[in-house]
Amino acid sequence: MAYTLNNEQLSAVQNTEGPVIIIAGPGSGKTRVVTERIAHLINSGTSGQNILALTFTNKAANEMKKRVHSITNNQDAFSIWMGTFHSIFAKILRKEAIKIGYTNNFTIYDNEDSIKTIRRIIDNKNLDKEIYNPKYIFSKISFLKNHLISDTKYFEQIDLIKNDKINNQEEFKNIYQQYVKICQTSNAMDFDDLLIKTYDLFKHHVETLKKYQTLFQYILIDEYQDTNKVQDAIVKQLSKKHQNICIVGDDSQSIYSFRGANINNMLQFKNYFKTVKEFKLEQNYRSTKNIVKVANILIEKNKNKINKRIFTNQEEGEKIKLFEYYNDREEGDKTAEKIQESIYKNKTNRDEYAILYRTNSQSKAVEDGLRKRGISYKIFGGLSFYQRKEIKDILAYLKLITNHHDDTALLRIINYPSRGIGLTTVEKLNEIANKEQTSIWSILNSEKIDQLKINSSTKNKLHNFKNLICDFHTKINEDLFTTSQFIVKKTQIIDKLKENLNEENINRLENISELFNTIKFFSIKETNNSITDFINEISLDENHDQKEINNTEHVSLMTLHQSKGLEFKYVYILGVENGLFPSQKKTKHQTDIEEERRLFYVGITRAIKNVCISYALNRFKFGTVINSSKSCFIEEIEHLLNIDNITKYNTTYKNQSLLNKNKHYINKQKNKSSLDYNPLKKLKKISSDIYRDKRLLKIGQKIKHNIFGIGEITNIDLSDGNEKIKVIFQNSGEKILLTKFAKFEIIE
DNA sequence: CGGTAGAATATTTTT
DNA sequence: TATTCTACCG
Repeated sequence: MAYTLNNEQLSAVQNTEGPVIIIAGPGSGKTRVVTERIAHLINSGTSGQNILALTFTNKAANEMKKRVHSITNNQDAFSIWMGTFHSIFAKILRKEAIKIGYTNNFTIYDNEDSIKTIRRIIDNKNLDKEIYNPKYIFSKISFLKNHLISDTKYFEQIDLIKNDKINNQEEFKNIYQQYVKICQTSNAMDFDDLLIKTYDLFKHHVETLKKYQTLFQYILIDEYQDTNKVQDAIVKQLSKKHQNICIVGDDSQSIYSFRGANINNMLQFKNYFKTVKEFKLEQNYRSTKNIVKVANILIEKNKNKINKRIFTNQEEGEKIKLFEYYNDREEGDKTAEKIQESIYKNKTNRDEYAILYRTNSQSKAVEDGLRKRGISYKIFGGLSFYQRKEIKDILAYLKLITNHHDDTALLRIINYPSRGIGLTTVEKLNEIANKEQTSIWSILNSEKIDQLKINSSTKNKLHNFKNLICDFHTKINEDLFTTSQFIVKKTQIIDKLKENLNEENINRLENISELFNTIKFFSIKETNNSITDFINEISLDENHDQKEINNTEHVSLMTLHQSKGLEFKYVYILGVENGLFPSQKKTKHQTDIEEERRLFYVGITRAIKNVCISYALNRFKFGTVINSSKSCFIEEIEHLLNIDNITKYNTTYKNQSLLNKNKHYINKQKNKSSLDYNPLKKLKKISSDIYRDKRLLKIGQKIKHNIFGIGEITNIDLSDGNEKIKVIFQNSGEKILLTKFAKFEIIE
């Protein structure tokens, strides 16, 4: 990226006043333009706190802050309001919570929390879960919220209600209303609430809106093609005063309509603001001519788009390759083999390879192949660290002591670890809280509890639970690490897991250790390290694993969605089959097909040097094999691809097909008997600190940490009772680790 | 109330 | 196949 800015890029950087739209094709140096633009503002004397920059991930925001800082050499870069819509608005909402009937320690519900809440409502109403599928109800509510149709508004939508009647879902409106109410009494917001509550706040509190309108002199929003209606509305609220608003995006890369994203926000920007300056970044600095050609031909099939033509001055490069495989296993295996060969032949690093797929579940087959060959890899996404059961359990304690009314947290732990409060009791509590329209905690604290038909021993247990939480609450202002340790000790969560050291529990214990490590880091690193701050950060921090690992060399595995904004030298796109990609559910409507095509476009344009596309003729789904065929998208570009391998492969495959079936079976048996490696447990198995003898540590000792790699101990600190070691890692620099929790092994 | 075994169900994509 | 739910027994 050592090129200087081209004219169009330069104009995009320097035109800071008034509404600006930057249409930035893939690889067009967009990130650089955005960064330079912000740096330019800072250099021209704008104070960081007067700039609002909304990005698509928090990771991108942090990197950008650092870059702006290094360009400007101005500490002000760190005071820019930069982050995702959700995290910035959460920050604002915590400040202004009182105005909208919340307190500033409100809880943020993730999707699992929301669905659990909805399931509870459906249970309470004794509705048929076949008709009222909690997941479906949740996505419907989410859709409505993102389109600014509140529960009260919904009651006025005659056609929607009529529709529910036809579908035998008359109760939906009441579920929606109840869900909103429970979130309120629980002092909790789901992801969508973070947006709509902000919108409502600004709508109903003019003085607050004015405050932020004045504060944000310059507003910049990246990936505007993936904003939804609420986000668009808030942006319009905020930019009204100064109108220094710059939106950046590429309509051809809009891939999030399932969560309400609407390309039209971008397409209609020019109609809303009258004097919009438009810049088109059409030169691609990333990919070869061959890649750009295929991408262009593909996206041309889409009707709804802004006209532009991406071009590149990079080398011609190789043709994109197409492979056909017998089944998904073979696809995974051969892909791993190809990567191994390529690493050897081209002398490249593993981190220059990415394997992309449509659904998370597809990672398994490739993982097997990579593992077999000892190629280290890293799966992005999937089940995030903070979504694991054992982690959520502990976090639920932290949530509950800061916000007693968080019913979801309470229900999660009222009987975990089991303390004799069973389902029947919980149901009774739930029922009365529901009837009184209040939180369960309020019930526990009122005389209502005496009216319940619960025997005295259970009542006593409830009483003890209440006291336990109150006891924890008194520690709320102490150090976060101390508090959480106290909780774990008092509840005996760890002790109980240790009683039965099976593989699963060992894994849980390791994850809990990892959590404590994070907590310790957090309380050392952050100045305001209250429980609320911690919860806030992790609730919106999508991927814990992904940040820490960036120094180890590994092949990246991720969904096509997650690959947005990234680039790799070599990209492998797997499972390009009808029914999978485009997804079965997206083949009906033209707009859906177009979005899937954009997703393919995103995948292809991640590559710098080459892309390999593959599909399999048979694929495992729900444990059974189903036939599949190559995607209709391939047909659109097939004349540009290198298909040499297809015909060659087909002749051998027929003879092998029977053999493969047997092989598959044998492999399966083998895997079962040998120490089974569960991909979900990933890298966590490298060492088990529960058994490690820590007395052997001394300065100069070499250790191997499962995240930071190999390093040498340079200091040992016993001052506060917890042994801390300072380690200089070869690749990750200096780290302070708590021996009690860090996962590493002693080497040599 | 707690634990477990066998049955049912799920695969789009994510802040 | 892998995870979650349900029914039943102690």
